[in-house]
Amino acid sequence: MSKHQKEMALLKEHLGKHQLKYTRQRELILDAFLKQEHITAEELYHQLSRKDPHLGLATIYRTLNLFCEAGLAQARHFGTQTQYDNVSHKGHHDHLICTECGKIVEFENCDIERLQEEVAARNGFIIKTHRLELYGLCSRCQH
Amino acid sequence: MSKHQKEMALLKEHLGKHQLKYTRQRELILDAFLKQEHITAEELYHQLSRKDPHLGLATIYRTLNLFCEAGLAQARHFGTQTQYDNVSHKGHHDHLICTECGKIVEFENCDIERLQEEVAARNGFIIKTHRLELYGLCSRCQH
DNA sequence: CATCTAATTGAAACGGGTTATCAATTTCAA
DNA sequence: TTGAAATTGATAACCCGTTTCAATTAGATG
Ligand SMILES: [Mn+2]
Ligand SMILES: [Mn+2]
Ligand SMILES: [Zn+2]
Ligand SMILES: [Zn+2]
Repeated sequence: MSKHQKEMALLKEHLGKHQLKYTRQRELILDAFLKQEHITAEELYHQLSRKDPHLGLATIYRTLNLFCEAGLAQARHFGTQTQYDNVSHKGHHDHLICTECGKIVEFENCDIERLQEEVAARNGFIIKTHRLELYGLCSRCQH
Repeated sequence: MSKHQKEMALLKEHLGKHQLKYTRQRELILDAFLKQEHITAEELYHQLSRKDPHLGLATIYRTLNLFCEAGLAQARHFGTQTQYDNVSHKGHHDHLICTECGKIVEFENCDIERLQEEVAARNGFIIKTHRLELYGLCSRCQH
């Protein structure tokens, strides 16, 4: 049995519901995507160019967007670059980002989430989504 | 005496330190910019096109960047658009944004800030900056 | 298995928002 | 007043994706 059994099932379910097809490229991109927690389209393109030199960058973007619609991925805009977050095995979380080495740490903090709701309520807002990103230096980059 | 006395002084101080010049365009853009809390480059361009039809969009962008360097403004990337925040009279704050009507509410919450520091410390990070944006519906847009 | 149609692909053109280039103009110190 | 350096507006270039389109492929059907 291959790894990524669950994710592949999720993807195929989405494909079935929308009359979409399971292609060689989508399989290739899914395998590579699931090997990491966060990756950019460019980086995935470079990784896959070795295995299939004819794969187009547009196909990477289209497929990552497909993964987002299927609930496998989420696009995260950190600083200037867009990272695709491999989310099928995670709940909601926010990020710590090292501006020196690019290290990304995920965290969940219910106290912060609760305070956000309080702030919103106090101002008459109903929150649909939020962004919380902490930028700084990881322990290795502080020296 | 004109309004914006303090901001003009701040700008002139920055100009002096960097061998930059006080031009008619910079005065015009400063006056318009200080009349609002948040504004996009495009909107400022439209507002000023009436007063001076020859003013170029590039000059707006250059001048807003100058204001950021002088500490008068801060670029904020909300959703897809960039708002320039008139910050000379404000301390640090985060934002609530209505995705329906574009309303922006500023807030400060020390409890959230403290929890952010705790999260960072627990992961060995030192925070340099952060982004916290709450997107949702304002009270008027909930119906 | 052969056929057929709709989905998919790769290459290249296009898009929005911002920055770089450059000749002409303006500021301001001497 | 003069002159060097900064600034301006018009326009091209840029970056990061998305769209277009003709050729290919998936996969349902007979
Ligand atoms: Mn993540
Ligand atoms: Mn603000
Ligand atoms: Zn680091
Ligand atoms: Zn609203």
